[in-house]
Amino acid sequence: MLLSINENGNHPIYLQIISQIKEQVGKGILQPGDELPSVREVADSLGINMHTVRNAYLKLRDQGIINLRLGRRARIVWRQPPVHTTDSEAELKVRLKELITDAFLMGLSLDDFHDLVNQQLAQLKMMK
Amino acid sequence: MLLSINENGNHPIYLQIISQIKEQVGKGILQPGDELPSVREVADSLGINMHTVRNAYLKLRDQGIINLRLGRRARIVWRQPPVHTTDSEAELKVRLKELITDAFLMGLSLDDFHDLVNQQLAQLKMMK
Amino acid sequence: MLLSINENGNHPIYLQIISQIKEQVGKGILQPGDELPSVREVADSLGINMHTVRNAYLKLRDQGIINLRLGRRARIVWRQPPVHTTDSEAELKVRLKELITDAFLMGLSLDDFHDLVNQQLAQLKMMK
Amino acid sequence: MLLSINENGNHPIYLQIISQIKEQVGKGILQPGDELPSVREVADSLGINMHTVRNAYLKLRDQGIINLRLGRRARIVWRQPPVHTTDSEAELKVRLKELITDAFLMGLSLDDFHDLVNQQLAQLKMMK
DNA sequence: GTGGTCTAGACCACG
DNA sequence: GTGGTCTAGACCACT
Repeated sequence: MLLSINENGNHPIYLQIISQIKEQVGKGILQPGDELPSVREVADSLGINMHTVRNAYLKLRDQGIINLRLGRRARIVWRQPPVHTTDSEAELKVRLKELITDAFLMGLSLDDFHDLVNQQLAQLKMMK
Repeated sequence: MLLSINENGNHPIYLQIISQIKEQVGKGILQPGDELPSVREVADSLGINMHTVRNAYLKLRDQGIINLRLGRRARIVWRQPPVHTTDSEAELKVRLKELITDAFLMGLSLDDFHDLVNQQLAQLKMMK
Repeated sequence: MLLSINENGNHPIYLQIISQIKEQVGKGILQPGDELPSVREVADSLGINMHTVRNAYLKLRDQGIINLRLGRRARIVWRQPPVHTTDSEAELKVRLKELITDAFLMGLSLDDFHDLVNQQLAQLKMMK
Repeated sequence: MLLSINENGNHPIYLQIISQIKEQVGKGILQPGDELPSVREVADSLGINMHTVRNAYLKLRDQGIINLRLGRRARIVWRQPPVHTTDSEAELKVRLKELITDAFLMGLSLDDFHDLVNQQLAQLKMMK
């Protein structure tokens, strides 16, 4: 279980933890049933506050990624529920639209952006 | 110049204004040199505070999208492809990676995601 | 008499006019007794407001650079009064200190800065 | 951490804070990683408004000098020589040219100006 | 009438 | 307790 936080940049720490764990689940590095390190362990190893880690774990539970039980370590849930509500899909579209807009305003061409997408997709496929 | 705000969402108002203006610039609805409505006008028409609008305008200026001059209205800047630093490209990649991960965890397949991208790209091309 | 304004950037227009005229006086392009174009002419040629030009001329008069008489064109004063008050020298030092600090924070070395200074000084000497 | 504001001058308070912090970073009094006092602390100690201090901190963040994170104190960024864009160098040259012109119009000679520069440079070198 | 600065006070998100 | 967002109202500098 490898986690790191970027001191520079504006992303809140708890969001960085969330996206890293989600990424590892997406890539298959973390499999259903796998144990996550304890809140305290993560906090110590990253030199951050325990509340911050706990917050991240709570959010992951709310998103149906992990399972939290009192006194036991967090575990990746067995059945990844394909939530896929119309709400979450709409939000995804908004984020994608903003991403594309920003890419264009940065001077990237359509092809540049497509390349970027394929590059990231390839990276994920390889891991699987 | 059309702007709207979504009271329910969690997105701060100033971010909504920013992405809407950026989207219109990206689509070519707003052209270089075009005047934006004054902060007071936007504030009145949306029923929000002047400073909230000003905050959005300030961020747009810092991102090199618009030009703010004391006593004049805000204008879309002339030189379009400005920045494209390695920093901003790295940030773009991170956002894209998170987006793809979230899409997968929602149950979308590779093809589903590709479709979504093409759909959004097509929408932008049509406007141009 | 050549003037131009930089639409991008944050410097107020009247300050741009002031510094350009002062620069031309400093370089000797504008000599004592020389006529300046009328407020209206400058405003028309630059596509800006008359008040803006008038404001610049007033400030130049207050700094003892030009001479304003009702119904007559502005003229460069004959005797450049070497004001050189302790106040203005203190302000100069502050501006210089800030300039050097900014240069350092941008990554320029001591030598880089010295080069920059010599470069600008040489440019002024040549004109004389 | 020592800050002071000059009520009489025309410089906005937030600009005074900015240049003082930048100066201390330049001199090495503030080192990368160092914590800055919270906006509330600075505001209280200077008898000014929180938002004024915040404004200064925001500008410093945008200039890549400090790091702002929700819930944490501001810190001096680690990577020091960051930007140095052609834009910012051009702006530096303009400011230097104006400074030199003003010095000449005040009656300072070339040597006087050179002395002034060396004097300021020496002051900075000594601190390092 | 425009944006720029400052004050003031509130509530929220993060650590 | 920290920074982030929003509201509100005032005065100033610039066009």
